[in-house]
Amino acid sequence: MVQPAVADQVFDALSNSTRRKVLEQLSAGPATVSELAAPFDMKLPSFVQHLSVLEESRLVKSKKRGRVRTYEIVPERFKVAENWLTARREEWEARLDRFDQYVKQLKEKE
Amino acid sequence: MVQPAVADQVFDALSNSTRRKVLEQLSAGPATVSELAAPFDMKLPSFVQHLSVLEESRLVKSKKRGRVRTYEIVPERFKVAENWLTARREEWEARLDRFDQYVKQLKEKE
DNA sequence: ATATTACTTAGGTATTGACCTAAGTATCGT
DNA sequence: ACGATACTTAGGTCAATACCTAAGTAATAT
Repeated sequence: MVQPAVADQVFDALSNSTRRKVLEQLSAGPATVSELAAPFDMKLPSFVQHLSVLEESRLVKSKKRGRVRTYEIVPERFKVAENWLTARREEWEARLDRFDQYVKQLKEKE
Repeated sequence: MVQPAVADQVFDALSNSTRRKVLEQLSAGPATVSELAAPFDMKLPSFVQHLSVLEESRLVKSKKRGRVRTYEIVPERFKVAENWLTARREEWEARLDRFDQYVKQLKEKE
């Protein structure tokens, strides 16, 4: 079971397209704030807010060395979202299977 | 490839915990507005807004018969989120594999 | 025919989210 | 030492979100 607060944070972080693009970049490997910000037409302080949201959700983590902050993906955290989606799929698939069984039985009775 | 606008809608719909709970209910089978609203301490017009967001994202669809509107899950739409997450996982796993190979090679050179 | 049910519509408020500018700090290169 | 770099902090605006109340419509039950 997923604690609700955690799923809230994770799905909230994923709900913004800028943040998802950052996660796409980071999936290719660690990167600094400037590197991550470069593709976006956005002022740095605005962009950095998105990085904060991502870090608070723990989908990413960062470390500062000198004046450079480097971000990287935290793979485990993605499971919160993956697990939630998988659980839903399993529920409705089980239900649809039961429905198929039911229809099959009806046909056999004819 | 996922069209960005679609992923925006889907992840946005998923970012709210009330809406995720509705999707959990609907995974167990179709339900009416009143049935879906019952567990929530929220006035109906507020709740119905969440249903609209879900329907606009096409994670669910609804049909009105008489005065009763019934909602159900649309399984395909969930793939937008699932695919996005899977794509990320594949990227970073490929990267980590390459890294493992690299480390292995280094050791062999000794 | 009328009351009840099951939403729906039309507003209004308060908080949050996503952006901005301006100015600050701490490191690094020369 | 000192300018450039790489963020960071401290504000401020505007639109969107998440809720609300009050009143409306249309279908069903009595």
